[in-house]
Amino acid sequence: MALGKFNAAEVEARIYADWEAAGCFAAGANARTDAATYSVMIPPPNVTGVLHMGHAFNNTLQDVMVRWHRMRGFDTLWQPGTDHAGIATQMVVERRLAETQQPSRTKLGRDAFTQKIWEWKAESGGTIVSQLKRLGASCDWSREAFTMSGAPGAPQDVSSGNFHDAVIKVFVEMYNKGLIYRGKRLVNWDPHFETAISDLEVENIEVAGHMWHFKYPLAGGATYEYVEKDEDGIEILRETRDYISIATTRPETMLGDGAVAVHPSDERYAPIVGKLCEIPVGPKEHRRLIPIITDEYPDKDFGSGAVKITGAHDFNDYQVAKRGNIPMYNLMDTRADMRADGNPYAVEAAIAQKIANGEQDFDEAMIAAMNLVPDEYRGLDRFDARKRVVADIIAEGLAVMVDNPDFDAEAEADPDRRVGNLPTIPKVENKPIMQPFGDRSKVVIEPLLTDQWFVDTDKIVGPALDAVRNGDVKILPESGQKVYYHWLENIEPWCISRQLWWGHQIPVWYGPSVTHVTNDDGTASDDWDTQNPVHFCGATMDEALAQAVDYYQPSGAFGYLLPDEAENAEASISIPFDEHGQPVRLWRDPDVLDTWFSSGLWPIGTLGWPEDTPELAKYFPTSDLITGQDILFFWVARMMMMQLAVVDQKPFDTVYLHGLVRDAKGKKMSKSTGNVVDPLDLIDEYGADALRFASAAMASLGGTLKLDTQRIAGYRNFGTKLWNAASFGERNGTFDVPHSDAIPDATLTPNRWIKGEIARTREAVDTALTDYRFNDAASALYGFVWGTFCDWYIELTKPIFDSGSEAEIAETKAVYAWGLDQCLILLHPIMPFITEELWGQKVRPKRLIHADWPTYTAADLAAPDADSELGWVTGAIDAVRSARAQMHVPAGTCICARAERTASIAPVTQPNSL
RNA sequence: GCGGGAUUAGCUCAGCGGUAGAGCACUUCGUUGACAUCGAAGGGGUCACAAGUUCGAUCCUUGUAUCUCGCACCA
Repeated sequence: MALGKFNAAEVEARIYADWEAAGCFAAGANARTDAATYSVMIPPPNVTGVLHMGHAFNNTLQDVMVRWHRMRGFDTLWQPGTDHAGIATQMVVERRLAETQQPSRTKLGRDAFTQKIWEWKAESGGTIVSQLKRLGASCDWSREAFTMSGAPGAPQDVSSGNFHDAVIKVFVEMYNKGLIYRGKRLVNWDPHFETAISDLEVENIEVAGHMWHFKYPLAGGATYEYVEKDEDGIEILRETRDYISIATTRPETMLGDGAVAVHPSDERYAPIVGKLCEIPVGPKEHRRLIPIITDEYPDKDFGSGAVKITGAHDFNDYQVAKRGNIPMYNLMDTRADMRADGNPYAVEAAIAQKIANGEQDFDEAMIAAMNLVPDEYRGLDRFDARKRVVADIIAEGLAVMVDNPDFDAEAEADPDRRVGNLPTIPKVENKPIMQPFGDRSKVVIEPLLTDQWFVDTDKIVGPALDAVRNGDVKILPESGQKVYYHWLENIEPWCISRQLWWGHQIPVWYGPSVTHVTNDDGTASDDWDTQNPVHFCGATMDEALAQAVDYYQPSGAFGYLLPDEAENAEASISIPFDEHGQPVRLWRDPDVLDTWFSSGLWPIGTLGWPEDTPELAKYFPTSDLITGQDILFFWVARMMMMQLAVVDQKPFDTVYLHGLVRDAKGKKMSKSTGNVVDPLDLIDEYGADALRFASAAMASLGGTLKLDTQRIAGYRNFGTKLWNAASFGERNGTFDVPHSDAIPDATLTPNRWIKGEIARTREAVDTALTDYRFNDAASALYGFVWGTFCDWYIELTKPIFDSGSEAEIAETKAVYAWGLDQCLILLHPIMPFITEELWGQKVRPKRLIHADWPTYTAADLAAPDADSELGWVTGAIDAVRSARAQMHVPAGTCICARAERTASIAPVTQPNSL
């Protein structure tokens, strides 16, 4: 059968199915005996995901490396799988419930909702996997993993493995080692998803904002001399004030102020430090007085130099408040609306005032329960509350006033021109401010004081830094190392608890704490406290129960356990009796773990840890990690920390980081800009090989990735060129002889020359891929196949096929067939489909995966009498000339114009004629 | 503010201590012989700027400018 046109769509589907059916991608396929191992972990795409250009690029690079190693006989594993992606997936499924008029998440309840997610996953969770297959990804799909496999409620057949147990085991181990703790901290709170998120999930974006200047009146109408001096110490302003001026961008948080802070060296406010001032919001009769304190934090030169301290709603203030033991009043609920719970404002304010006066002790729990939002603001959206507060303060005349630049006294005096301007207006500065947004929800993040679980990153960061510093783990390009160091050296505790339902539920059960107290009369009793519960952390309910028994037994006459008759028997335990003679009830932490906590265990988790599996022994630590630099902190650094903390081994040898794929002009692809390129469209139009070749060609170390479809079209053409080269060979009968792996002998100069060129190309490709220089490999191949093999060698063989001797033709056929075969082998990692197709159609009767990567060198193949490329080229031209002589072609005619020009033999008089 | 990166042909980008490279675009010519998704020929660059190191700098050093990306951030 003659070669027809190359139909990418048809070929790709057929060949991929053949590969899978033949088990070409299974771990260890094509491995030599005693082969070294090569393993790669796919960066698990979100199970909700669809393939975008970043995936296409990233997975192409992985596939190139994996195929290259597999062909070289390595025992190769490319481990695929998907990530459960807590927030993203919960968001998608919630949206879908709404679209299909199904009950909402909250109506369904936790169990039913997670069941919906499992159903959704079974239905459409495989989308991205099938898309990766279209790209040609040679993952071992039989090992496909999922970061929620094995979780309660998971269908048995969903995915192989039990990732859940691994995640839970790690949590328990880290908890037991003191690497994980729970605490009340100010965290980034996403009011849309109503969950805490980590620092990394917050995007700070500059938006237009305002800074309002308000007066906090001094208590009891006290006054002081306010003196402003310039740089030279010369007095520029002196006035008697009965207030302190405060600037804020967030007036709604004034309600939770605990103090006003000034810098200790700020002379302007020295007279009033230690005095009280009044928060100018809320009902007059219950306005709170707060102290004026000193702290290093305020900047004398910014604003008025005085800062209101709202510990529960600002990260800087939080630190000040902790230093100064200032109470932190939480003003908002989980949706960032002004709180509507608790006692009426009058009651709460009175208590707060006692605290401010030092007349009442306070603790965190008590403060957290207090609601200091005035009644009329309760339940308001935070931004509505801001408007109300501002309006109320201004109406009361407690805003700082400044000259109105628009005020025109004459005009105001003239009844016809009067516009009602006032000579002074409230001081409001328009000012760009950095505002935190949730990376998924896109709503403004609120610092919120809540109880959360944290990884004590300080304790596990050391080995992760050392491994890179001492070269155990290499990060490419090198600039990635510096970024890695910079982040890890300044690492903050990692908040890992999420108030979501889709995820690994934290394996901690709480129970009331019990303390023995000796009463005044000498009797002993137990003090039960559910506000400050004890933790029982265990991989299973039974483990937690055992701990609970140990804890509670010594504290009383608790001899045995009783099964709880409550509905939720799983999460409760009965121990007779507490102080009221009631069973002791445990309750499980409802929160789940940050998705990145589980994906941080991807390397060991997918290989079967904590079981001591053969795969773990063989493929871990993995070889290369190829991923986007945007998840260096999210994922790479955390894998480093966690693998080292859990199994005391590095997760991989080398990290290859690449940038974001941008459009042809270098702009970020985004839906709103409308410049998103769908890789599947590109595959449809140009074929997967063209997209892959373009990806490889773009992938210079540290280079920018601008995707130009013109370029992809060019590589599609390259495929056509290759196809036509095969077609030329076919027409000349080069594939008539059964395929042989043996390197054919050559006596004719062009044949001897091309063998050397092929060997040089093989060396170039190997060198390039060894150094992760995909673009070098691509350009070496492009240049060789098009510029050398097609432009020169084919031209050189024409006269031989036309008029050479039988022996010459036979030799040339053999060399040509072998040469094309070598082209296909070298191209295969980048262009697997077209090479495989040519292989199956004509060149060699086996799956290419069984074609071993060549190891010859130029020295092996180049003839001993020609040690330089120029020598070979010159010889080749001689061959052309002698062939021409045999054909009696008139002098001056050119068969290979370029060859003649290079050797400066003769001017081209009739280009391309024969 | 801290930290990366960039600046080379019209465009997009490689590269390198010793004659400046590719693709695309452009110009001219060429289609019955693998290929028009093609072939042949060709034009086009003070390698951002300045100083330094060197026999020699686009490359190394320092500085400047412009651009860009992370991280943080002043109420």
